[in-house]
Amino acid sequence: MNQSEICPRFEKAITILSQRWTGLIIYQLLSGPQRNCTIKESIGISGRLLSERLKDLEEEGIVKRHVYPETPVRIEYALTDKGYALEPLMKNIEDWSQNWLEKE
Amino acid sequence: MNQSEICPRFEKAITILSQRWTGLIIYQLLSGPQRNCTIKESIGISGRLLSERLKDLEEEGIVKRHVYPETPVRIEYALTDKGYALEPLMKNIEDWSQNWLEKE
DNA sequence: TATATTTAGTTACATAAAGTAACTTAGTTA
DNA sequence: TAACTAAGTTACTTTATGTAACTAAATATA
Repeated sequence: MNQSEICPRFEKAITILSQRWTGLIIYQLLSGPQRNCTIKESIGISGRLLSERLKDLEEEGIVKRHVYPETPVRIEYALTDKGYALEPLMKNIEDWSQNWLEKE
Repeated sequence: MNQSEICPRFEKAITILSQRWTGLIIYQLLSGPQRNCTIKESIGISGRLLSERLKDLEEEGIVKRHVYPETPVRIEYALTDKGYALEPLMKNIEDWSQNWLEKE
């Protein structure tokens, strides 16, 4: 086990991004702040995992949780600057998929 | 379950790329064709999963397996054009990680 | 000839992560 | 009071990953 010459920051980025659902959650939030239930419906993730991922992403500083004490209370998740900085990356994946993946 | 308005090609790309290890394997192969054992040592993946991932990536047309009938036989894995087309994305991840992740 | 080596890959089993569904909490409406 | 909704959590099943031992083929060594 020679163990990677690979840059630890790159490795960490890959670890975050290659966790199931995080990519889709971030992609979804690129279109603006959204509630738990909206994200859930749009990407088809379970409530359990969505809560887990949002908590992780919040800890990484990629997502921010906002509580609006209305009635009923509204909780929204939004990308931070760090999160929005992933937009070009998402655009890249989009482009690659258009160019190299089959229509169906 | 409203189930995604998300483009199926984008979703497929995310599925491929967010599988554990695939990002690191592709990144590693960007520096040129490599043997199974080289990849294994450089990213610290187990033999079982590396074989599985390389087989999947070959099926996706991202990686090509080359057998050189020397003595002993040499087997190398290389990115296809489709695979090399992921280079900008990897560069993007690298940039993001440099800009937004802590040094340690 | 028998033994050990190397590389690629597989098999078998233990552990960790993800999927599913029911439940809790808090506040709202019928 | 009863039913509803949104955000989370808990308990349990299924799938993916990690680990280590094993096979196969060809080579080198004793």
